[in-house]
Amino acid sequence: MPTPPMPTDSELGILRILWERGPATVRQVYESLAQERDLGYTTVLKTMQMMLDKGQLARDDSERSHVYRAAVPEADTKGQLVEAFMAKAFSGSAQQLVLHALRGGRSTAGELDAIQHLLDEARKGRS
Amino acid sequence: MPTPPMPTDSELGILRILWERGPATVRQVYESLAQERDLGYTTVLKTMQMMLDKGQLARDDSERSHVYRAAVPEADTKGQLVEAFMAKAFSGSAQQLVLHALRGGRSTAGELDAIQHLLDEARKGRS
DNA sequence: AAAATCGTACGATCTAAATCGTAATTCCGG
DNA sequence: CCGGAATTACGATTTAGATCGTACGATTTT
Repeated sequence: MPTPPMPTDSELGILRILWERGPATVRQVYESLAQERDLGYTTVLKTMQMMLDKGQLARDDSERSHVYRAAVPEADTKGQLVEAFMAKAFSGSAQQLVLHALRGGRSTAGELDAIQHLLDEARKGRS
Repeated sequence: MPTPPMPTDSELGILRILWERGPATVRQVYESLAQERDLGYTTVLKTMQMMLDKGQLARDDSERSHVYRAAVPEADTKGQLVEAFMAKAFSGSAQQLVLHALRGGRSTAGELDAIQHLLDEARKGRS
């Protein structure tokens, strides 16, 4: 199977749930999503089935309620997403992206420290 | 006029050009975009006209070739875009976003320094 | 065992986005 | 001044994404 396509927005909503809580049934994903926005059970089911076809999800159907999980490593997908978004909105500049991410001002002190750590790591990686 | 809607992907392509080179005619935008991907002149024209209607662009039509510019401050739009993307893909975590932006490994040393500076600024802003 | 519930499968529809074709208009070179 | 080139305006089409309804089998409940 070749690399699955980039997730669309509603596919991303499903992946986000699966990333957060690990493998889950359609109903579990549905109940998480339904708290955020208004949508039907079969909508989620159908979307997850399509994602299975496309190779974005894998599932265990040994039980009656099939259990789905992301078929691609979370970091890979997130990396691809950032890459594409950075290109689209910031002409590919990581610096610009970070600038506007921090400008939001919603970061806590702890989060800033964590980012500092990431930055140090990135520096090490380069030298 | 209320706040214009978030730009779609192809609208964003047009904004990116206008952000980079300032106010421009349809032809100028078209020629920039056509280098990246294959699309028709009237496609760009139509899109820019719709963006005008929506209040995303403004134009000077005192000359025959109308000159368009972004009607919303670049930083505002970029901030909104990051906010939305961060929510969609990273459950709103700036830290996660930066993590994956740096993981790409395409950042130069100078860029990392610039990001360091941004981080210092963000710290100041908080204290 | 009948009824109600739960799950999957899948076709159908609705909408927004993206794209282009054509007509009408204006400008310019010869 | 006339014919071609450039530009705007706008309707129409195509496609992808998102959503739901219905059918139907499996399981559970009473």
